[in-house]
Amino acid sequence: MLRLKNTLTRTQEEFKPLEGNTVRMYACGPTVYDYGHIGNFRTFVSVDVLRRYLKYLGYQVQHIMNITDVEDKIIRGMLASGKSLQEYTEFYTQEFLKDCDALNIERPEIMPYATKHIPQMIELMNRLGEAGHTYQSDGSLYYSIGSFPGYGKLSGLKVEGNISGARVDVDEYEKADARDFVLWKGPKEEGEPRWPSPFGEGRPGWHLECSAMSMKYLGESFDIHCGGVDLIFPHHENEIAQSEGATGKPFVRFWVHPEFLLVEGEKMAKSKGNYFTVRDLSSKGHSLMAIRYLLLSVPYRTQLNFTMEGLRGAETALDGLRNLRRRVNEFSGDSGSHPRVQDALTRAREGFEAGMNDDLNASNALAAVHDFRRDLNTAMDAGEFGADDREAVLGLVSRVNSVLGVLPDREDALDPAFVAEIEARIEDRNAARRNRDFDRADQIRTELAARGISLEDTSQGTKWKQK
RNA sequence: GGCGGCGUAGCCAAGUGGUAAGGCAGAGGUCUGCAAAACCUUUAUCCAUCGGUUCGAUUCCGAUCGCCGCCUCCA
Repeated sequence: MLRLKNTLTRTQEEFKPLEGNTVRMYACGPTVYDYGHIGNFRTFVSVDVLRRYLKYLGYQVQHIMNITDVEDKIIRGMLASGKSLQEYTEFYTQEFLKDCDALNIERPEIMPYATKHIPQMIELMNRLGEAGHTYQSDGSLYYSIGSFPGYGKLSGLKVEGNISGARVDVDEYEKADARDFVLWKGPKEEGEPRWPSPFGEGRPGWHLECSAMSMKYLGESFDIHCGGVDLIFPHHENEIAQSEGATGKPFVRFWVHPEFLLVEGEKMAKSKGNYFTVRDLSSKGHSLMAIRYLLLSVPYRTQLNFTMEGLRGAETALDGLRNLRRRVNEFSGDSGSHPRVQDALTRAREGFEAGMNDDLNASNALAAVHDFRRDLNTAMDAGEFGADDREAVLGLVSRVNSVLGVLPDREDALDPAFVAEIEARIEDRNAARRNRDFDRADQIRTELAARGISLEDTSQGTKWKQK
């Protein structure tokens, strides 16, 4: 039974879809003006683990993630680059998707673009207007938060009281109340993208797209809405005001907010030089799967302190899991199963699920996985392992990996000529070993290591793998 | 000024009112020609500090110090 913490109620609640067996979830996607950094991807990996675990539990998942392709920073970048809006945003969208693929993040069912949903946004603004939530001023349309009594319920911010000391941005727009937010921005400069609307030419405010697109694809009430903690206020608060203000119905059942990633104990920032992208780390030789492992290894609602030592640790831990799967996969003994293995399987499955069911506590789920690794290696060392165990273990590993996504679906297929060459070298080395010419043997091993091939001499002969 | 979160071994961290998961690193060992892989043993008398509640607190309450976040675009 999955229990999820809900930002709205501040408690952990049992999760069940509102309707049938399908989970309808929306996640705030990227604003495509630059490459994403690993902090961004911690959130996307967390959401990915959630969607994968929902599928593990047998739910159908309808997962929508928007692409914000019009926004102030985008416009600035676009104007500076001399490219069209479409050209500029499509580039970063594709780069974002490459990083997602690199981190084994599954594609959501639908990834709608903001600029393709202007009609839905206009319709939503019309509904909000009819309900008395909007006003026009200086060519823009605003939402009057005073008209929505529930404003502040998600963030817990009291609208009164916290304004005095805060740096309230009066903005370049004319608002009746400093806390009101813009739905539709009238153009300010030449060259800005703009669309016609009943409120004049302009472009959508950031909050509007998520309400319009989530309701288009998921309906007026749906199950889960995800996004980084920094989106709670004002973005998600405003989405609630927009959606519930228009429909009068509860917008979202569960609000799920992954916490920030810190780098060496500090917030990641370009100015501090502690700003990593997926491609930076990958080009320095770090394993992509280890990055994913590290990002998901800590419960999503606690801050994760990213360190290079931690990343190296993730690489080693993951190697151990991968070695186990290889070892089990290569097992070719007699049929049969052993109680020790069956016990380990049960404990592993129960431990993994207990961890995940507890608000996706990946630390505890992974602890069960590592216990399993040790139990299995021990059983195999003791020869208490049969072909039936092999099937059962590979089945569980595959199930668990369908959630974690940290092991490649299968080891990369290598060029047969390359394989033949490696095997010839290994035969040379073994000939040298038989002659007790260990200098020669070690020389070949070193040479292969330099080519990324590591060797293991086992009772069944020499095994090799590519790092 | 208003909110909220966190502070557990060298590092990443889980956790509970009854005495500290897991991973990485370190040390010793088994195995090996040597390695590798794997396994075994070991590594926090103690969970920021100081008080309080309690038979008993790392876990509850209060204070202090430190860190992070939101209140403004932001994963």
